[in-house]
Formats: sequence, structure tokens, C-alpha cells
Amino acid sequence: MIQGNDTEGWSGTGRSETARHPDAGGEPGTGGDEAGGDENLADAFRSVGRRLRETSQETLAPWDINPSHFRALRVLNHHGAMRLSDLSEHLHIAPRSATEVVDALESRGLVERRPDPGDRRAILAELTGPGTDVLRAIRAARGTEAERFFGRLSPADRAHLARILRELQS
Amino acid sequence: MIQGNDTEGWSGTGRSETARHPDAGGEPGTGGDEAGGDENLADAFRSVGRRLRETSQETLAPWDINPSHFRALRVLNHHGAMRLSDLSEHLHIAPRSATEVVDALESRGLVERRPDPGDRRAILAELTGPGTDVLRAIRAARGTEAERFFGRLSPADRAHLARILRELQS
DNA sequence: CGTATATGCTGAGGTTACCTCAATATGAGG
DNA sequence: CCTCATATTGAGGTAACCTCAGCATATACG
Repeated sequence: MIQGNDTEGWSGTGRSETARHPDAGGEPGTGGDEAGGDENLADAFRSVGRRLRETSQETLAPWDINPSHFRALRVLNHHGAMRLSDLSEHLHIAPRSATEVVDALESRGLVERRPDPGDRRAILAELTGPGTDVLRAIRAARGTEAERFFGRLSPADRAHLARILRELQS
Repeated sequence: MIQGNDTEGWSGTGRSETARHPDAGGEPGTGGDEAGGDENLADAFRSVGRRLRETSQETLAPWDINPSHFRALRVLNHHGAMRLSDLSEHLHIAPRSATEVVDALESRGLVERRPDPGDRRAILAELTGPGTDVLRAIRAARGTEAERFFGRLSPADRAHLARILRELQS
């Protein structure tokens, strides 16, 4: 009751992946000390990005899914069944970690393991029907979330932003 | 030598805070399935944000400082010496975690602990001279980092982006 | 065809950055 | 003086990753 840092946590106890560190990014006036030109742009970007991540995690929470899980679902949906090792590459995590992600999704009934017919060492991970449904639902939720988030921008600004982001992605 | 996921890690072994999950955010054409309008905007934003965080961590690496540490340095520089509990609030972490952050920074000689003259229960954390210097240096490095990052944008686009971000921060 | 080596998954165990809980030391109010 | 609130920290836990080693299979090659 003293340090009310509750609510919002993941399912069990510990926090979860990304998201936190809200302060330390303000300094509105930037006195007049250092701070080279674009530093503020970067800070602003980070700040907005953080909020976006936060709301994103909230969106995912009802499904007891974390961002990594969601990414895995997307990859599996986009590319179809694939070996754990391939999944690990797509997610840029170690192969061992793909095992864990698939374990988690499998325990939730969202993906299934199936032997690779062409290589008996390998195992294919594949979306289940419910997995596909959940992914679809999450996407819808994220869509409306994004709408709320970017909704305050004028259509023109949204177009601007989209173009600028595309340029930054190169 | 098989899974070359080396290089780029933190100092010792394990990874570190944020940053990773590169794929799972593409889907250029978005076939024609679901995906409500702004979802792509959000994805693009996340993607750019991720890259920004990555380069940011690389920038911090030479000082053996992680993003949380950096945030703490900023807060201490901006607000001056403060109790660990206050620091924890600024950083939005549990008080206990502030102890750890300050431990880390103190071990690097960047901050010092000092009893709060007005309350003998409390301890003030304060930037040291080297701490101030390091913060300044990091800021400079981040400035050029940001310049490179946003440099590909035209001045007009940078202004656009700044304005749009400001609006999204509200 | 048999052996040597490479590859795929996972058990065991480690790191990091957080967290909660329970001391321990003060402060404050009555 | 006693009780209750607050500040920091030791002890111990979690989640998400990682590395290493082991085991089952491929594949290459003499």
C-alpha cells in the first residue's frame, strides 16, 4: 500500500518485456545547455513510441499474449508452418528461445507442433484454427487502438507521417 | 559457430533491456485480409522506433551504460540531487529498483550517495563530476546519432515530424 | 555402406532488469 | 513513550533471452 506500483503488470507477477521508463525524456525548454538539434526529435519519437508500446501491450493483455508471442503468430500466419529454427530467425531470437515461444503458444492452443515430413530432425510450428482466430481478433483490436492513437492527426498529417516513416525505414 | 547471435550483446553475456523483434512487422502489401487502416502506421512507427532504440543502445555501449542508467543520469542532472524514492518515481520503477540503478551508477563513479541532511532515513543520489561529464558526452554522441538518423529527412519533413510528434504527445 | 561432421530441437543453467516482502532505522503525532 | 508512516535495502522471485551440451537425424565422402 505504500508503493502502489501495481496494476498493469503481466499475468503473474513480474513485469514483462518492453515498456516503462516514462520520465527522463522531457526537458521541455532544454535550458540552453547542450542538446544538439535532432536530439529532441529523437526524444519525442521515443516518447511517442513508448506510449504506443504501452497501449499495444494493454491491447494484447486480454489474450494473455505478449509482444513476442504476437510477432510469432504474425510470422506463422504470414509464412505458414515453419521450422522452429526458421521462426527463430524471423523473430531474431536464438533457436532455443523459439522453443519457448512455441511452448507458450502451444500451451494456449494457438499453434501446434508437427514433424517436418522432409526432415525428421525438424519440427514445424503451425497456427491452429483458434490461433488464426485470435490473431485476427488481436489485429482488429490493434486496428482500433491505432485509430484512437493516430486519430487526433488530420488525414494529411497521417499521410505525412506515413511517408516520413517510410523514408526513415529505408 | 552455428547460431551466430553474438556481437551487439550487452557487456557480459545476456542481452539487455528493450530492443529486438525486428521481423513480424512487415507485410508490405497487406494482401487484403484484415488490417484496419492505421495498423500499418503503427507498425511503421514501431519499426522505426525499434531501429532508433537499437542505435541508441549502441551509442550508450561505450560507456557501459544502459538506457535505464542514462535516464537516471538525466533525471539527476535535471532535478539535482534527490532521494532514491523520488528517483524511483521519476523513473517509474519500484523504489527497490532505484537502489539497484544507483548501485550501478555509483560503482561506475557517476553518482554518489549522500545522507539527506533533513531526514536521516533518506539518502540522496547526486551526479558526480565524472557523471556530469559522461552525461554530457553521451548527449553529444546521441546528438550526432540522431542527426544521422533523421538526417535523410528534408528540413521541412523534420519540422513536420516534430510537429506531428508533439501533437501525438499531447 | 560406414564413419565423420553438420543440423535441429530441447534440457540445464545463467544473466538482466524488474518486482515483492520483510527487515532496520528514522520521523511524527498523540 | 508508543504507535504508525516512510526510506532504503537484503533476500528471493519472475520473464524473456542466452549459451552449452546432448541426442536424433541428415549429408558428405572415402
